[in-house]
Amino acid sequence: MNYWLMKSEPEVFGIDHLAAVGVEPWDGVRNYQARNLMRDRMRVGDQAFFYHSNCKEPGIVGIMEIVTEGHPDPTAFDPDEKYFDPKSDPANPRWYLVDVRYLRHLRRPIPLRELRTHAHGALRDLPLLRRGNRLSVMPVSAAQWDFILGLE
DNA sequence: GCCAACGTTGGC
DNA sequence: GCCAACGTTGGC
Repeated sequence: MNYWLMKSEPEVFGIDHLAAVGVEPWDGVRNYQARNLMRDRMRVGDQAFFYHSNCKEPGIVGIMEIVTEGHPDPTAFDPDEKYFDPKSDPANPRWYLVDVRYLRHLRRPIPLRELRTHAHGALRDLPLLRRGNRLSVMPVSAAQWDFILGLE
C-alpha cells in the first residue's frame, strides 16, 4: 500500500464536506506531476492525508482512502465547469482524477507549523516542506506516515 | 530550444 | 493583501 498527501482549500472543499458525502471525485487537479501520480501510481486501497491549504490554519486534518484507479476528469470537458480545459480532448484526456473515501478526522489537526519543526528530522524529505513546494498531490513514505500519525 | 511575460499557488 | 516561488505560454 502507498501513502499520499492531497491538498484542498477548506473554503472550496474541506474534510467536513468529504465526511458528509463519503466518496468524492478529486477533480480539478491541473498540474502534470500531480496528474501523473493519480493516473499512474495510485492504487485502490492506498491511503492519503487530507491537507487544508490556503486557509487560517493550514495542516493535515484527516485520512481518506483511494477507491478508484485514475480515470479522466470529466470537469475538463464541460465548458460550464470552473475547471474546463478546452485542450483536454475526451478522445485523449489530459486530466485525470481518483475517487476518495472519507475514513476519519485526525484526533486533532496537525498544523503545517508543527510539521515544519521536523523538517530537518523525520520529515526531511516530505515534499510539502520543501522550499517553494506547490504540488497538490504528493507521495508520503510509510515512515513519514507513521511519524505524522505519532504526532496525533 | 530559449526565455520573458504572465498566471497561480499558498504561506504569512 | 502581499509576494516569493514556480509552472505555463508563446514569440522568436
